[in-house]
Amino acid sequence: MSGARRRPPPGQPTIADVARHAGVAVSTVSYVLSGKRAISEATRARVLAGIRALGYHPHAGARALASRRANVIALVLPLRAGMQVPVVMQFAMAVVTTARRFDHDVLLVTSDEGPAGLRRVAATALVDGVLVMDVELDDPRVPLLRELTRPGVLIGLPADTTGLTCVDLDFHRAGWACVAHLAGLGHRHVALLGAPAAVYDRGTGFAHRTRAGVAESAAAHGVDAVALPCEEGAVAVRRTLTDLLQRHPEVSGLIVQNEAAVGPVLATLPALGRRVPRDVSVVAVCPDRFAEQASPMLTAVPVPAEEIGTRAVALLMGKLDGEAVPEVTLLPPRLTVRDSTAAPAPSAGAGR
Amino acid sequence: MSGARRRPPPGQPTIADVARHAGVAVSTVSYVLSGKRAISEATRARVLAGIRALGYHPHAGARALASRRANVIALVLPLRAGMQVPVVMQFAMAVVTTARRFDHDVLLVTSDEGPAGLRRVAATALVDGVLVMDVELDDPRVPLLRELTRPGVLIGLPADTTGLTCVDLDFHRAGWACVAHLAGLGHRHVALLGAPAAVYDRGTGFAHRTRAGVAESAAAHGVDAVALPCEEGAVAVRRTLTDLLQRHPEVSGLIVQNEAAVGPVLATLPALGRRVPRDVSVVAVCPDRFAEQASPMLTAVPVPAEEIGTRAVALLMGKLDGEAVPEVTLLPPRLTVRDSTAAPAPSAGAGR
DNA sequence: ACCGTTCGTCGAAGCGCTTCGACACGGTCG
DNA sequence: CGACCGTGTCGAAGCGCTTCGACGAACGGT
Repeated sequence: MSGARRRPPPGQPTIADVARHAGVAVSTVSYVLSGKRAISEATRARVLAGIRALGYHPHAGARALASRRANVIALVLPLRAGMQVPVVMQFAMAVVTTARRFDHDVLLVTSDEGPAGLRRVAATALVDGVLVMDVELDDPRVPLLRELTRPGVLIGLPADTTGLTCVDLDFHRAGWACVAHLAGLGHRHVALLGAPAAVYDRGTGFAHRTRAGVAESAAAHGVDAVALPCEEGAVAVRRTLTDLLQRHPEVSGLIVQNEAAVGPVLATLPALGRRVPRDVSVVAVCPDRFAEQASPMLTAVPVPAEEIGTRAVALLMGKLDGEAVPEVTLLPPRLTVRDSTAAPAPSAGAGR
Repeated sequence: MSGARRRPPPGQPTIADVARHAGVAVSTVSYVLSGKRAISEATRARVLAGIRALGYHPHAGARALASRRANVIALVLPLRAGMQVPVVMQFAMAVVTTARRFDHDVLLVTSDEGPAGLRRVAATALVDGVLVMDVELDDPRVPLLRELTRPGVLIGLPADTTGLTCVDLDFHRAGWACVAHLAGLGHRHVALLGAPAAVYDRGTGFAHRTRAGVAESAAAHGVDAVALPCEEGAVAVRRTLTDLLQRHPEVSGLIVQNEAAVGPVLATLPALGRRVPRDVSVVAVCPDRFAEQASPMLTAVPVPAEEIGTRAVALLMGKLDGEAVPEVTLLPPRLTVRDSTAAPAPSAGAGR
């Protein structure tokens, strides 16, 4: 009876099919694919021909099992209130693109599951390494990351970075640079319009670092600085701004670190009788695209989302290859002057 | 000499470790985990205890290899110019969350690689199924999807849907509803401010369907309608809008289908001497969040990104389980009236 | 003419899991 | 009281790939 065991209808061709087609051993095909051993040009050609003829693609699961490498990395992003969605998206895209260049794919993990999701993908060997975004100063994922056996890279800076690998824009210096620029133009009273309060409250690093940079720079430059959070939405921005200018009419320089607020701020200022940059100078910390699309075009410190994403992946790949990588990589900010900043009008309330 | 073969330091515990710890066969552990065969309560308890004690997590690759199921789906998003980033993000998040509920993970695939990326992840069995976003009327990924052996679901509608599974908001009826609402208020001249020209040019379904719905509804309601694309950025919006109102000063109803333009439109109209909703009524097609944050709050047909994402995943899971699913699922639009629409001022140039 | 290399290839042993068939138990039923 | 059945468990055969050790052939040095 059943001479042949259940012989499944030939689905995808396997490496064995390729080997047969080329008249070589399975291992030879494998070596052609991986290049880990020398193979004669003739054989290689025959194997490659077979691969093409059969439309062969190695089975990812089998490969992962045998090689103990999934060639997949996890991108963990929390998606919390007040996040700057377009920036995050830019990160994500840069990460995927770069990962592909290293022949890796990207698994998207959110933190609904909390840190558990991170643990799961790492423990099941679904991924080889982990990229964590939107890191808070005291992030619950950080200790977990330390105990994991798989390498990880953070985009953002937690309070304690020992034993970790982090990449980010140097927001401290970014804040500093904004104030320095305004101070250089002659402004003596500036304000930082930051992220929504929730972002500060949960201790998100970049917000705090920028604020600190602004404060220190202001002190160093002999400038008055006030900082206040700013919620999303046209209404909220108008309220915040109105309040600010009422309480501090002398403010002539505004630093905006909140993508969602940039547009409304520029729309609201004229309505409040302040022209940009004539009465109020505005400098933003946001992706370049935003700064260029605004009207007037904004003097800004761009957030190089793309470069940060690329660097993060490169660092992770380094760690996967067992290289030693620096604990903290801080990209230097570079301020681009556009049309939204100028010397304060002498008549303005700023005069000493 | 080498009595024991290279015995690797016990990394992650395997199913064999669990079996040993519980004093049962490997297969028994497997059945406890999958529930595919009856296991006595006593044995199940011992196995689960072992799993917990050892901190066991099944190896994803091994599982995928043996079961021919990766428990991963691909989310393919092109990330093209003019895309509405926040909506896309909402989709993505809904997809990930829902997929997790079905015990699946999500692989993020962009289309830098073109359709090739799709083919790769499907052919390598990295994923069991595919979710394709931002579908164009004549999308190169569609034929590929048809020939793939793995099931797929489209978010959006191509020109020919035979043999596919698609989910989307019924943009045709959405456009219709916007005009109907404005017509009902008494407006006789409306304009559709749409997506950037690039979006129409590449034949993105939702843009065309909305435009068609607007046109047909206008005809049916005896209303004049003009439609024009709108680029991103405050400057572009102002230019487009100024042009429009100059050429068609009688327009008293505006339909905006462009997230990026909503803010600038509301900011620009007053500057052009048109108050909302007094002189011009505005109805948007955008996520609810946007409509609510605007000032005034916008009458809008929300894009139910979350529900579409959820539905898409559910459909895909159905297909994976071999169920028959409908070819096209079109969610009915529901227009929410807020503060941006009103009857046209009798004095306005709208008079018949 | 012989030995040591290097090169190219092969066979086989896993990687950790699922699943199929087999089988040892008590019951049930005729 | 034996044939029969359902329940719970086990062993073994893969799933498709990587990698290690072995080995024949070709080659150079002496």
